[in-house]
Amino acid sequence: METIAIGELSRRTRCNIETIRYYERIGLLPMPARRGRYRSFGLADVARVHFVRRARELGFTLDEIRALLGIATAEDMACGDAREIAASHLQQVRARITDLRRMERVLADTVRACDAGDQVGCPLITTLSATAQLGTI
Amino acid sequence: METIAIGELSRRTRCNIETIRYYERIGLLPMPARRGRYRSFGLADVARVHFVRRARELGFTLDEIRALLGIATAEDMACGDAREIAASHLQQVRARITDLRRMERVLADTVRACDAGDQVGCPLITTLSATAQLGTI
DNA sequence: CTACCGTCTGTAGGAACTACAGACTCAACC
DNA sequence: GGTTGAGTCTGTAGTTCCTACAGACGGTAG
Repeated sequence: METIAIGELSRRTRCNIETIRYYERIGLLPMPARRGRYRSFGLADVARVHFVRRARELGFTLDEIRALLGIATAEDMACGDAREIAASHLQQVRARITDLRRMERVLADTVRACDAGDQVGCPLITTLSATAQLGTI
Repeated sequence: METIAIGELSRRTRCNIETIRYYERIGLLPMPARRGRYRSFGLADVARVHFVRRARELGFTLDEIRALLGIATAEDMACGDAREIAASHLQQVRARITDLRRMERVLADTVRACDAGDQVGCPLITTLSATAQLGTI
């Protein structure tokens, strides 16, 4: 079977070499075989790194990914558990979007005020100096 | 004029004591006067910490806030510069929202597939194992 | 006098990488 | 055979924005 070096794994997965070694260090990837001093990877490693990177793109934390990997490779794949992780993560993503939309509104209003230029003083500085808490806006 | 201790400053600004000291350490807050060994703050410090916290709530980085503080306290307040910082930050916020919405869509679809339960295997694991990059979805 | 709270300094940790330094290995080329 | 160059190795330190101690000191109330 084909074995590849870390550089090739990095190229195929678009994952930084240092990041791959980091994933190994924290136990997300199994310790690979060695050819001499060099790490020697197989196709399963390519798939696993792809999996991790895709999950990261979806914003899963490394701890969540660790759990997902456990589920993915378990004999009796606990799909319900995976659903739970995804659903809880989805909630967090939605909360974050709500946050960011609030920020966006305030920022956009402020920049608009800047462009209108009919205020005394700088609208942004005024916003940041205002007594009102953002939470109450 | 009134002077307050760090605990009172923390209470008034809802900013952690340790965080206040941290802001001082990195130069976001001026080194305060001391009464004996204890820091002694004035109303300007209250306003400044409020400013920083509000800017953080809007997602500005501490470096951006440093610049904004410079502008806010300059003689000839460079409002245009502040507008630039805000506009550029607004762009980043919007980009982040776009990212998160993509994540949300994939996650929501996957959880829905889980609930439908008409797939072979776990939809989440399948999604993460798929060859397609998220960027291409 | 002794509790007790507040404050002090300095350092370490967390998340998820990234970026070196300095040493080694391996294949190719002359 | 020598040497270049690319790849890899380990180990450590930096990034951002805090947060959490440990261990010592200050000021006040009972």
